[in-house]
Amino acid sequence: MAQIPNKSAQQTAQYAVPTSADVARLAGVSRATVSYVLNNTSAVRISEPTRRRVHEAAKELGYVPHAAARSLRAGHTRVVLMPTPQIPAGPLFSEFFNELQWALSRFDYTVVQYGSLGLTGEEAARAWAELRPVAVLAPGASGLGARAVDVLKRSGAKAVFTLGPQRTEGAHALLMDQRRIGNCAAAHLLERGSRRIGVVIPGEQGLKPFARPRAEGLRQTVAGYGQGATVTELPLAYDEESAARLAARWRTLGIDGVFTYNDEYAMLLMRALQDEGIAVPGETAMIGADDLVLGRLLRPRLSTVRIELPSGQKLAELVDRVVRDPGMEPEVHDVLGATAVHRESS
Amino acid sequence: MAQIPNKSAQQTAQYAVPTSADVARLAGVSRATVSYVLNNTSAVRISEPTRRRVHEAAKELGYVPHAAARSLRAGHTRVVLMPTPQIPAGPLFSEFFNELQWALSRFDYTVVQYGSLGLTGEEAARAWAELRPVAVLAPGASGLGARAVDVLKRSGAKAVFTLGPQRTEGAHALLMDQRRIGNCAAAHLLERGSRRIGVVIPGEQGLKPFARPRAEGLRQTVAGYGQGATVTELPLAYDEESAARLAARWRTLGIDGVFTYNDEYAMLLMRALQDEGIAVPGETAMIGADDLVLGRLLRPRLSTVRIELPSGQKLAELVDRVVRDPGMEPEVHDVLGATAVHRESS
DNA sequence: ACGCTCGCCGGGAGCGCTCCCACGCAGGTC
DNA sequence: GACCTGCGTGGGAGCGCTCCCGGCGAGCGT
Repeated sequence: MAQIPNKSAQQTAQYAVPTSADVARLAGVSRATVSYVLNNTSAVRISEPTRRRVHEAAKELGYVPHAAARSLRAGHTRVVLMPTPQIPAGPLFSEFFNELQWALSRFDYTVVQYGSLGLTGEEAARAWAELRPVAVLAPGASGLGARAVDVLKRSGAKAVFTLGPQRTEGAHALLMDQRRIGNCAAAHLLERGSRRIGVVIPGEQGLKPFARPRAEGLRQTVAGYGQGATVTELPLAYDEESAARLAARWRTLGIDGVFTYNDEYAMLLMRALQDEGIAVPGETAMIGADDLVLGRLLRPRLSTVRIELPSGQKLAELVDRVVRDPGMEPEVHDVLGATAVHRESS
Repeated sequence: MAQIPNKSAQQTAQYAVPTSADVARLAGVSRATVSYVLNNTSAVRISEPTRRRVHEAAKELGYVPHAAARSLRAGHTRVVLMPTPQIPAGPLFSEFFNELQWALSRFDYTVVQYGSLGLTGEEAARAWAELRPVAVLAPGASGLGARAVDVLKRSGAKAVFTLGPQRTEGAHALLMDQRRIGNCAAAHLLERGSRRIGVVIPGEQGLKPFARPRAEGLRQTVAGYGQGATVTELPLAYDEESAARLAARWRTLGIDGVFTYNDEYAMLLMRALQDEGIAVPGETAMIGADDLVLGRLLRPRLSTVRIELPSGQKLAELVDRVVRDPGMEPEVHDVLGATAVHRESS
């Protein structure tokens, strides 16, 4: 009697991953029938007993379809690729991202995050393209270039989006115009009487793509105001020593209002100023951004710019629309809302 | 003359993704040769002129290999799958994760993050298994069960790791025993004279898998100490009202030392206590965890438990070893280090 | 000069899956 | 009884890739 090796042998099952052919054999039907049953193909009607046999066989073998084979055959995938941003995401972006992921999964997309690991734009794009994603949502700070977009499109990506401070040619943009935040902070400070306005520029290199436009927006608004209002840039690393050094020369700067990039830098600077005996908001008004809980715990309570990101649902719909109609001209959607929240520090 | 449609037509290239056969045609060689050249196959020697022609053809067409086809043929992938934890990761974990990702990529693995989106353990595992990952690193809070591990192994995963507070049968564990943190905090508070010790239990449901063992560890150490030391659990939501309510009844609790789960909750509670006029550390000593920058900005400066995660390099080596030798008995590695950092709040 | 070796390249099969098409067998009509 | 309709099922091809194997031409020893 011929030896039939390692089929349905529980112990060695890990070495023989079951395929649809195995399921078919066990159920006594053809591979085609297995496919019809497991995919609930409506065009082909399969009798109820057969369905049950197939399902039971699949369960017994622990059959899981092979995504690669399926998408190879189909000629396309339902993968939406999101390169992981290299800056650790704050709670705001995390929540936005989770919502988006959930919404996309409602449209039957599979969201996959994938690190770029310091590759340059085009190399990273090539690595991403190997997965043949149907859509790519690239956080904009990753500096996706027009060439990279082209690589992705030629690999079959139907929709390429950037989400971040700047747009890229050929790609749709969910523009998060960080200048808005600077505008908003400046307007708030000016309105409350500041004229010599400081703006913190974080030392962390990864924050530059956000920090620069926030500062630029602040400049715009201050320049538009006229009446001798000025802007001073204040480089500041995220540590106590750097903050102490800045605070020590604070009075020489003559700054009466400061926008601190975000709430965390605000906390850092506020502590340093207070340690130096500088009154907030008495001598210097202060406003942060992101509306973190910690801002409300400071004394004085921190004024902040609240940032509103769009709903994941709306974005998922947009992505789906572009995937269905890839010929669309790239659109720019301005999705970042900013409102000043006045508390006590300004 | 026969019409040759859309080959090398730049405008329509997005509708005809180039394959290795296209490259071969353009370079005037066979598909096999293209494969040898692009993969630098050492067994087969290809002449330099041929190599150049192939590379040029690939570049001109914008050829990117099809990962699915490749892994289908190979029978395995180099994908390491990491389900995304549902709790937003702090800077500590973010950095650890980036390091791990980088280290794995040095071993030629591709790290992919993939959301489970609220599927139960076994359903999620089935979804993950479709990708045929060679290894899975599951953050432990996701409650991966033994069944789920089995599904993954039967789909060909050579290595399944949990990383988190508890282990799972059949899977290797990078045990991050959160009780250590509680042990450490308790020892610190006891040593500095606290006897009636409070432990904050965060209200956020997602934090439970971390909060419970931290509290339990604290209990252990306090119980071991004897001499009438007691533990009181203090439920606290991450908002000001909740903290104010707790602070209002603080003196009735008679607590002289508190472990706040982490630095953020510490900041929340410290503010509420100070607003209530309760002296820290005079009436109540306080210690947080995670050693965030913000702790150093509080007054008094916050004592904290510094958490040390293992180096990504070591873990990548471990993962690689298990992949190479899948027959290994599941190992449990205790990878979480905790040391108390004394500042001013205790 | 003949045969043998060796370097370089092409043919072809098959990974797991889906879907077009063909086939067989009921039950009904002429 | 021959034919048709239609439902349920199986055969088979091919998605893009890699790698075994076989072939061909050039160089060299005898």
